[in-house]
Amino acid sequence: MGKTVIELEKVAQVLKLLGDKTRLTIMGLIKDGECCVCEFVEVLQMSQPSISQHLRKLRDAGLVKEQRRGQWIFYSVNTNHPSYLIVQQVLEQIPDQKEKLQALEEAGLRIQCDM
Amino acid sequence: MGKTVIELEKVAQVLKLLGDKTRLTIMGLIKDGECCVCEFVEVLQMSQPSISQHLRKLRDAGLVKEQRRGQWIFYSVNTNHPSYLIVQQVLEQIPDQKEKLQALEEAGLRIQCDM
DNA sequence: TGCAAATATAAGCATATGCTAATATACTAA
DNA sequence: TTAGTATATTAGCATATGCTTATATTTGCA
Repeated sequence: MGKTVIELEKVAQVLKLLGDKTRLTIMGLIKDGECCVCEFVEVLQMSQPSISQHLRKLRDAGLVKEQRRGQWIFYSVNTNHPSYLIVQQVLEQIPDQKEKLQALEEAGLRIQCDM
Repeated sequence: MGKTVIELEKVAQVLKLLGDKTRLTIMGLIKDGECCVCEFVEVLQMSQPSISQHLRKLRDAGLVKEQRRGQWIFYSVNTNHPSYLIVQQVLEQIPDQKEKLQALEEAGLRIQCDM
């Protein structure tokens, strides 16, 4: 697969979105999995509307996908995004967020949905 | 060389700085070289104070180095920055800015300083 | 049907950001 | 020393951003 150069302006837009502690953590949490909104709220200890607004920005830019399953909406990284390579490289550089999800699981707060 | 994981907050700060069209272009222009302020002004077609303010942010964060030579101050990428790897990977993904500098050179506007 | 849980949206507000205009500083050369 | 060039800094202003509070929407379940 050849290297694709992406318009500078598009890259700047993606970096701007990732350049926020909350959104970068969200992306780290779903680096290789998915989470629903209430899990983000629990892990990040932020209000639900605030999380929803960050998710909307990420979704509007196409960086994440959403999928409703029952009463929950699960978010995951959109690996088809033109700038996914950059996203991936960035997420390689930040501390692993898995332990935060494990803590959730141990507290019995991880959402399991089999629908 | 082992992989170093950098604090998420620090990474977010760097991405925020790169998440601006002007600053990203500046970084692209000095990806493998150096430029002085008047060259940025010419290439980006922006006011000198505006460029200076962007350069200050990049310098305050340690992403660029400055070196005075005569009446000019030359800026270059600080390859020793903790997040330099990320910076480098990002700059790989944007269109090459060299041609803009070549155009400057052909117009006789490139600064040559032998001090 | 009716209520509770999960999520989204909108309005309002405080702070951050990026630009311009004006001015200050540093260096060069006559 | 004086003028000119390059750069930095400051103040002011308009817009963008992120949060809170309040409310709407969707789904599950009794």
